[in-house]
Amino acid sequence: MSDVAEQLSPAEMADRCGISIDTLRYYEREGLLDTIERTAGGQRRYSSSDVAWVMILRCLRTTALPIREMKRFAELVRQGDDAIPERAQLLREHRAEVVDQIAALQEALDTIDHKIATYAAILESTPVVDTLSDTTPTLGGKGARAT
Amino acid sequence: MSDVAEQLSPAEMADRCGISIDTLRYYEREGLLDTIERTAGGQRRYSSSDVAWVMILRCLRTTALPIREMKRFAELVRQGDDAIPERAQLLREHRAEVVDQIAALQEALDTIDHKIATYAAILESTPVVDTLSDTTPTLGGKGARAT
DNA sequence: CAACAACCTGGAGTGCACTCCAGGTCAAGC
DNA sequence: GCTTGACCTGGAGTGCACTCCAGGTTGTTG
Repeated sequence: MSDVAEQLSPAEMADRCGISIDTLRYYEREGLLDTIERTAGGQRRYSSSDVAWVMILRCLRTTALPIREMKRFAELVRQGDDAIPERAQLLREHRAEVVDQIAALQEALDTIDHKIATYAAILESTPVVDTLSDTTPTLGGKGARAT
Repeated sequence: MSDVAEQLSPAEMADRCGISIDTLRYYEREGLLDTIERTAGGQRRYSSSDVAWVMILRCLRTTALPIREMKRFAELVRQGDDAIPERAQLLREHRAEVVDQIAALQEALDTIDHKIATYAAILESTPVVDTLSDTTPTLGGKGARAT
């Protein structure tokens, strides 16, 4: 009884996770990954549960959780199921930050869209002519030009 | 005929824009801000159009446009209305990236929510007991524990 | 079993976006 | 007019998250 499930070389792992080999080693050094299996010769062999875990890390990094916090999360995981309440707490706090990030981006997107629309309007109203100008009245500036 | 509109000191400007004085000076050095008015003694006085412009910069930074790109945008603004098509183009490209960012965050948020829900389920099903464990079947790992 | 790619380690280097500092100048209130 | 806090400049320093390197070992392929 064996068939020890898929073992991935560093290159395969990197490829599978969309993360560089160097970053993988860096995460390991930082204590974000638990001890990775090795071949007799000392080369790493990643398991599919390693893949799953790195995917979680990637999700957290995508959402700008600092490495320091990910380390804390990793430690809580190492502590086993007793630490689940703390892990849940950490994720709930982070979740709130992600929601804020999305809101901030959405707001910025609206601003950008507005600006694009303004440019479009200018380009439409003065297709060839180049004498007229300006978009926002940039209150205060006198030599106001479109930004 | 004057009433030269509001002039802000560096501290007021920083406060108004939600950006530090140092960052404001840094942006100026980097060519993101056009020459700022000065008092006879050489101290900066920001106009409300400076505020408007810095708000745009802030919006772009919020959405992770690199300083280098903001510099390019600032240059296009300096070139006047002839450069509006290029400015619009730059913004459209950036807009697409912002949309991608939002999508990525949204996806990550779903993952986080899923994880939180899993933890909640564990905590609910085993309120005091600590013998049962695990969440995801972490395929492959044998000593699988909840992550 | 030779050759060559992939991997190993510890440590140094990079790029980005600020942020801070020293040593001096300016300006507003008393 | 003097004090005190805000401001000036050029340049150095910081924190973060990687990323690269040298010099050596492993593992696979013909």
